[in-house]
Amino acid sequence: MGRGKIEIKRIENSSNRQVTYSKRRNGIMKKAKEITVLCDAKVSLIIFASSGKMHEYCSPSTKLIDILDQYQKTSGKKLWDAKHENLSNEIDRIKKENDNMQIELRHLKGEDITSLPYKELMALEDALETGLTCIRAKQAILYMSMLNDLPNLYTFGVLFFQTKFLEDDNKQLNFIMNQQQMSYDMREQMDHHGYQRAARAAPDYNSQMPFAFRVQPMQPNLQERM
Amino acid sequence: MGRGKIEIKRIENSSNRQVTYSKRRNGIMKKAKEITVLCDAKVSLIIFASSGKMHEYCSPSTKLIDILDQYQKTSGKKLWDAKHENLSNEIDRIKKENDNMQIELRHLKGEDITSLPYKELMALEDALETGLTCIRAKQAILYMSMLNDLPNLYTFGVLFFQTKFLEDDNKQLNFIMNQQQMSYDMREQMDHHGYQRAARAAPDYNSQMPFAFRVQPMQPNLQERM
DNA sequence: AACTATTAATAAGG
DNA sequence: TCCTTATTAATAGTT
Repeated sequence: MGRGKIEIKRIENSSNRQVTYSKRRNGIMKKAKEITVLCDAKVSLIIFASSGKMHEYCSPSTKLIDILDQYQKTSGKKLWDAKHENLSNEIDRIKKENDNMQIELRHLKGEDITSLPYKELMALEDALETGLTCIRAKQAILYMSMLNDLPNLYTFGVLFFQTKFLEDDNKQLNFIMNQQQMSYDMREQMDHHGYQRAARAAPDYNSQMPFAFRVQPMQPNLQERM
Repeated sequence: MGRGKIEIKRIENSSNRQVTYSKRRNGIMKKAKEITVLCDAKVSLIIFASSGKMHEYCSPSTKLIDILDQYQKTSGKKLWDAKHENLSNEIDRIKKENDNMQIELRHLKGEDITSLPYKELMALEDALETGLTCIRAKQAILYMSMLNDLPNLYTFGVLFFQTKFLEDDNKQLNFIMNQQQMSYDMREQMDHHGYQRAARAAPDYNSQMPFAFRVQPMQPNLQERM
């Protein structure tokens, strides 16, 4: 369709090529518009000239992104979905990691431990003890360096730590005593319900130390009971 | 171009429309191919019939994804980049959360605490103590329930806890003693370097309890030193 | 960018 | 869907 027939191969003359490009591009655009109107079609047309200049047509009341989404669904070919999947997987992986850490943190803080098996309670206890030891060592070091600069803080430092550990010891002693009281109460209850007494277990162990702030180190009465 | 001129508006007759669609679709495809060959253009053409059936053309030795990438760069219009950015931001956010938890976990385990300020050490210590208390309470409850079922485990339970807490007390006592030894050594060093003695601080406090497993509750010598 | 001779596309019909 | 063909539309080469 022109003054002569042309072979369909690259037009070598640069300006001829440019002119033909312009004419044919308009032609295709027009055809694209026509088919959308005539036939209810959805069309996306993107053309890049060799110069890099871009022209596009997209059927009205449609977004390119929607056409491309439909393209992916219809053809099964992935465009950005692959990238999305990778990112989504990454998110899932990190979220799982996150959850695990959250659980570990809560456990270390003594929360949500109701359903933990005994073995894990032991591990947790070890971890906490280790942590506590490290922290206190660090505190001690801090004090040491303070002492370096301010020699008269020495007494305060010693006092501080002694108080801290004594408080802690008291807490633990109270705990032991409570625990023993509970055990004892429970044994009493069991006795009242006719349970057989299984061991010569300390019936009034608790009463042996009404004002004792210390379990005796050698535990003579405990060994007696073995 | 046909037996008669047609108006460019939707073809109401369904089968006519279908026929026209087919013919014109081929026409556009041919034109698209031709312009790529003649003019070195890159073309992406995607057509959906109203039926949903899809046809596409993409210039050879080019991938649709590349054309779309170039489309985004050239036009500045975002296609999937917006979605990607959202996901990437989400990943960044979670990763940061992750890092924070990791740090908290390490701190609770006594790791990486070298650069922590004193206030945070205190908070950590509190958290660890709370955790430990909860864990041990839970352990105690576990024992109680075991005792319910197996009365003769009573003695073992009492023994277990007494041993556990005594071990712990010993650890802490050792720590205090070490700390005091360190303080004392340091004071000695300072004295040798001519530092002024700032307090009448226990010079041989340590030697006062070579076999003592307990700091005395009333701390008489400590009060003396105040 | 406009013109126009010529080819290409396609509407209608079978 | 394919073939045919009259007719219109697109466009190559020219101005």
